[in-house]
Amino acid sequence: MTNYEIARRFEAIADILEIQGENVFKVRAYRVAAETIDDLEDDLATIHERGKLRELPGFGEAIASKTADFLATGTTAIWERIKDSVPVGVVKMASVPGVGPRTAKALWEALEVTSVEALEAACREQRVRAVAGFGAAKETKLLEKIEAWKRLNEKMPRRWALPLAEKLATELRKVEGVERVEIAGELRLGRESINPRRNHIVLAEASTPSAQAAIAEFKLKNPQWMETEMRLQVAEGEHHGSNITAKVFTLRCAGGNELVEQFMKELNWEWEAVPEELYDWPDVIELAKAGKLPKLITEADFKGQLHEHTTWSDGTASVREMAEAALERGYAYLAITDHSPLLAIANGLSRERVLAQLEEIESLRPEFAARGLAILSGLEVDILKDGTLDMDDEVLEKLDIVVASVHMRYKEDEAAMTARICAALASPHVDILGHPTGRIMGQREGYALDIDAVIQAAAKYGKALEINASPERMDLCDEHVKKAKAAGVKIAINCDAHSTKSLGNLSWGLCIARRAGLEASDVLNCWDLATLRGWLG
DNA sequence: GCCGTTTTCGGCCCGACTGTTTTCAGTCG
Repeated sequence: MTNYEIARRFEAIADILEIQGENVFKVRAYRVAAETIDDLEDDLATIHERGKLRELPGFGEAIASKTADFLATGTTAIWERIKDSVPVGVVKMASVPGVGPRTAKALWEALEVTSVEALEAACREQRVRAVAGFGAAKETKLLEKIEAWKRLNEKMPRRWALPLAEKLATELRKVEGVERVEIAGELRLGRESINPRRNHIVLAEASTPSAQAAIAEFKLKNPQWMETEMRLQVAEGEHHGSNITAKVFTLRCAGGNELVEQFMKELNWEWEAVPEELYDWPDVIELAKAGKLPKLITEADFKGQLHEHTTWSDGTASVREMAEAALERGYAYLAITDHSPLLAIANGLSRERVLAQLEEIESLRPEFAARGLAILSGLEVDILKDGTLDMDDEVLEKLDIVVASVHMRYKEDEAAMTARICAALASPHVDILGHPTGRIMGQREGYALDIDAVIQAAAKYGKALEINASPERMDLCDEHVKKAKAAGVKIAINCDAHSTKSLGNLSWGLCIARRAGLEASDVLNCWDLATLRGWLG
């Protein structure tokens, strides 16, 4: 089993134990193990061979032994024992934000509902309010939560779809004689979420008849890919030694044959020069003909990252470890922006701890400067209910960079939330608005917000908006970024890394930036250090 | 189930909100 699969399996164990009412700390232990695995740079198999499983954070005797079982046999005793004890649909019910394990278990037992759909029907038929501990108000709320969840899951978030397609691609690459495998369709266009009912093609290319036969056999032997959580299909490409075939498939899948024909007719073969992320632009053909396509930003343009956490708050790596990781990635600068005090659950920094961290950063600076990395001091400061900041001006004044974000009280109405965020942007200390809409892909809609007003405020005060590149956020979306660019607002693309590994999550933000037509000059962290410092003031 | 010990048990990031069981459990960030 892969790291990803084992992590998901530990999460599944946690989900089931939680519904069974198992000790919350035991449940957390499994979740911590899954998080640790997700943060690993190395394969668990390799770590196991070196006998180092026990050294991983959150890996005790039991978790290490279960991990070894998964690696050796693909399963372990506890999984075999509990996997069928709670219906998959009940686990799904518990995962709907606002439902939770207790509610799911209670309603499963009282009403025998075993799917989100059945729960929804029970709410509509007013059967939930009759259950002990529930009432009419709770039933109405529950229905609202389910409806929100359904809206969020009409499309499958990229963060879930891409790993599935990549897994299929990995398996295809192992097929004898296959020369090239490409992920096509909506994923290839960089869309933040995809229609799971549409066919998502993974293209496998092979020139020899025997290899083509092997691909056909793979398809026959692996029907599970074709109709699981999303429809993945394998298409055999003709072998032309170019990427034309892959692009045609990309278009066919996401844009339909009409778009292919239009591209071919209007742009002849020059349409190869059109970046795939721009295929969804209605005026892409006109722009291409006029030679006015943007020179899209690439990963190579990045010179640093500006929103990172460490063990000072809720990160898993120290300032030094994060700086080392940034150097390895070839960055020229890295900003350390831990949480502010009000975010207690994330171990937010009091003013004294901010100053203490600043001392640590200053002590590390000479060594890293000599090696080519500037460490910027900063803070991800919470925007309070009234738009003021969760740290006093005297401290903020000392920092190189301030990211301001909303983490709590996000259920305010649109006018209040817009005023709150615009007030924060007016603060002279704030440089970047972090994850501007607060959405979590597939789980939470963003706060009620007048994004145009926020963009105008950012333009007025000369502040940047963030594309938060963590896969679960992908916040802002491409349409909003396009509007921001049109208004002359600068963008920061930030990994919001809580570990050295998540410093490598840039691609999730990059596809948004490219779909929005951003060029390197639009993005703060593509500037050289001197230019950035000049802008930060 | 993990962890760190005053080394084998007792604590495990915590504060706010919500509905209702009206005194606290469930859920969230």
